[in-house]
Amino acid sequence: MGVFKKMKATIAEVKNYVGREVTIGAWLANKRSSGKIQFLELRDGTGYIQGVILKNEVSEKDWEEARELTQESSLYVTGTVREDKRAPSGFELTVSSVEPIQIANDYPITPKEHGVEFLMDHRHLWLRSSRQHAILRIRNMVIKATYDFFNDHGFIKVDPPILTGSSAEGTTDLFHTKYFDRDAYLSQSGQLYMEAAAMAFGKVFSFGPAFRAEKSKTRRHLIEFWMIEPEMAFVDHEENLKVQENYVAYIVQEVLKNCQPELKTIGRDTSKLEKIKAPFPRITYDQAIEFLKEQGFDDIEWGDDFGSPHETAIAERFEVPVFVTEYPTEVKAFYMKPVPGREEVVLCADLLAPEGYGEIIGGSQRIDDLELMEERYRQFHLTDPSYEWYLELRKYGSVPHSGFGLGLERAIAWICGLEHIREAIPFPRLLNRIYP
RNA sequence: UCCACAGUAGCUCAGUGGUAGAGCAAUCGGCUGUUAACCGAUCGGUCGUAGGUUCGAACCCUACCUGUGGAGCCA
Repeated sequence: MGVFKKMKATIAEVKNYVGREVTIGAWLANKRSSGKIQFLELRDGTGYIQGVILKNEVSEKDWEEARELTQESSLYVTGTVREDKRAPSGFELTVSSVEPIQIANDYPITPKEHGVEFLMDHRHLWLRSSRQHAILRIRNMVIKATYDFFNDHGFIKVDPPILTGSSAEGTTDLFHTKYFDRDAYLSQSGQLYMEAAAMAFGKVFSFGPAFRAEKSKTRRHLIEFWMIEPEMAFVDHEENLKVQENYVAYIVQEVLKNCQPELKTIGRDTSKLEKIKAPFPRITYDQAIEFLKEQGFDDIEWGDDFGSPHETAIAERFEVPVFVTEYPTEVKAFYMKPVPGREEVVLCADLLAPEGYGEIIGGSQRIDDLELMEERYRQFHLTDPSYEWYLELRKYGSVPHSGFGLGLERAIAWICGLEHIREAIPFPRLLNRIYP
């Protein structure tokens, strides 16, 4: 064995070392054996490769050590890289020696099907499986594309606080905690702080966790999820929609460009993603109500917010995400700017993803008029002094401004075509689940 | 919070009133091209919990617990 020809490599790199001997640190994903030949299915986090070990070409010690390897045992494996048409990746390793690091006993996740509860109880191990691995690599690409997009468009990242003294919107249930001897809450949105940041920096975005103590248990809900919240000074409702559609189209195209192996692993129909290009269609709330009535929904009237079945019916008309704009003022947040001359609706939009994935973005132009904001404070009983600073943003150099929030995991669930949002985050927090 | 469905071997499930089953995993053996390999053998159980009906309950009834996914609410 030529010691100076041997070098460490990852599985992703082996294509550069054809005909050469490399050492790979890996886990044993599966093993098949046949008397005098063993096939070691190896993974190292960068990919999968099959190691082939022949009894009469290695020492008795190496052969026996390979035989003793169990599923998820860790090892250093040394061998010669070889191109092989029979291998899914096109490359195989002819193993010359194995060096077990640790022999795993009774790995719970076997190469057969498992139920949801069992897999969720073993999420810390489930992450190793090829499907979860692929999804979380796509998640990473969406995150990278997000940073790239906003940095390339003149935004700077500003981090809002996670511990807050009060609710941002007052609509959903907050997680309560203590702040020494005072009350505090986990942030459900950084938006109000991002408005302050926009008045300082112009165009800003945040990317961080949000917490909602809602007793929601559906495939679209997480208790803890990650949200991207851009906020832009001197940007109106219409310009806001343009940023949103360009951003969403960009992350989809980046995933298509850089994650083909992962999309193949999870079996995503990429033809549906290839259609995702800006601009996206827009329909007003008024038009949506009319459409729903035509479709036979008699459980909705002008002024009601849409339920899940309504959103699905609207989104199903389109193959790309659709903006639903100008919702009734009554059903939306207090800070949204009314449509001039039509105070009963606001300059807002929800972006509904196709294929039934629901709302992935909510955004609006914000109220910039001090008197109107004071009126809203009275209407919504925002008497808590912890809201005072927000009012001051309208007092000192108020400008038209807009922003939106994108739910990272919902976007990933849609891009990956997942049955359930819980696969879109490494360690999902769900109703009744905070383990592992 | 409400509605629906489910809980039997480590895992996935079958068993609908009469002796607790299969596949996979694990363990042992066989096989030089396997791809969730295959073949043979072995191992494996407080049938979610408590009560009730019955000569007899995994199975029927009641309550509770746990899980699942749908509503509401939201991203």
